Amino acid sequence: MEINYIPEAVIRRLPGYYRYLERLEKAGEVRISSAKMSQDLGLNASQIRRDLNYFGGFGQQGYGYSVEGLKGEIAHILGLDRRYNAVIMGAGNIGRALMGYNRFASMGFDIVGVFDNNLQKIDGSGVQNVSRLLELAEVMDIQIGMICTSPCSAQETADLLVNIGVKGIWNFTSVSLDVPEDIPVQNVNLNDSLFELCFRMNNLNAKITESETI
Amino acid sequence: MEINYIPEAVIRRLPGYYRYLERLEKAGEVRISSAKMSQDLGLNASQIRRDLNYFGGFGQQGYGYSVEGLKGEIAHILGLDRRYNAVIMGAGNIGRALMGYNRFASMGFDIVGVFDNNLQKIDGSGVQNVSRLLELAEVMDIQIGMICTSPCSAQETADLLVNIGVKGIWNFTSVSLDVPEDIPVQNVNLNDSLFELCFRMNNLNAKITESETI
DNA sequence: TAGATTGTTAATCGATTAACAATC
DNA sequence: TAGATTGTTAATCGATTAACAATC
Repeated sequence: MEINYIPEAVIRRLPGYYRYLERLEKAGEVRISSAKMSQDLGLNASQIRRDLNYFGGFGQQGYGYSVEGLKGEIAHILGLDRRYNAVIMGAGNIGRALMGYNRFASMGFDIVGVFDNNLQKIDGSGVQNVSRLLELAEVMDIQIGMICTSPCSAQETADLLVNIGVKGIWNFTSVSLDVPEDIPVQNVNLNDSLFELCFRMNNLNAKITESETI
Repeated sequence: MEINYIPEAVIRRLPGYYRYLERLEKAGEVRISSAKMSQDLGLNASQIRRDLNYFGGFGQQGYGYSVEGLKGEIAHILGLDRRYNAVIMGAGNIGRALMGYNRFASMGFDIVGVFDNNLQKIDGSGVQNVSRLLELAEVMDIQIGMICTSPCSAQETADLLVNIGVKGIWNFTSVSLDVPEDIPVQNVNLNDSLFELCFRMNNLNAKITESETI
């Protein structure tokens, strides 16, 4: 028996590995070494091997990793070898962008409904009144809720999603949501991302500077 | 003289501090202690004080920090005390969502153009042909390029933005852009974010598990 | 002054990397 | 077998936290 904790830093790198392996597979590559991955991804080769070994020994000494095999393993680790039903909450700018994104289905995510509380947005485009979410939830298992509402509706929307039994929340508002701890919330904060860009634009020379020591 | 390197982890927390202080200020709070910030933000109080002290001694012993003063300092650190001209490249789902976001201006970002190479998207909505970017760049200093194109146009769009002299790139494609090292690229990878959510949905009990030691 | 809270040091914790034995 | 490359250990590096002297 040993402790099998996955470091946060490793979790954040997993999608990148997956994306890279998909690209290799499309390019027809059959095998890949940690040294080549290191070059292409800009990560240390030891780190890559160590990351993968948190989940299992997927490689073969003297050979490397099978592209197809490793991609499959990572898909399984991420849970991408199954399908998810998802609802989009809020049909504003972001909600409609997600609605229009036509690659969700091929990645395993079925958008089974888009809801808003603003009657003006409930036109012919398939957006429904939020009050109809309960009906849908009765006939369909909804695993993911994507929150794209205004900040002031974010928490009540999260509560509603928890009530209908979603297993995870993708949160595009900057509100820090209060949900049971067994329901992961993945935050996408575009403002924060833009601010971080600004910081880097303004502090290029600040990595090493002189400063007075009193 | 001392080395004044800002850790990546600190940089990532800065926008969160800023957002928090804005909220406090709106709520009419005048002073704030690291202990209260710790509670509200779920960060260690020592860490908060240490983070802020990379940039200066903004607090006062026995008192704490002035909400207005600290917010101003962080705004300055992030470069939010000035304005930026930005262009949106690509009028697909994400590009149009950014176009419709009406809070950029109040945060200091003026969207001075939206460009696409698909003539169908150049309708009455203000989207221009990408060939007209050069004209605009001649009469206007464009600091930020937001890339929302298809993956296959991402690198050439980045090259174009570098040519017209942008100082930073906000990249919504999953393409790893090759640009001069003095131009920061901030990546927003929504697929990666969704995959990370999936991982957490599927590995809630995996933090500590039994595993065979051979 | 007494109480409160910062700024900063030292200790701890976690993540990265180099090195190499294991092995395909 | 010889060469290549993994899996894993030990060393290093960086980030977090506890503790407390400084000081408002």
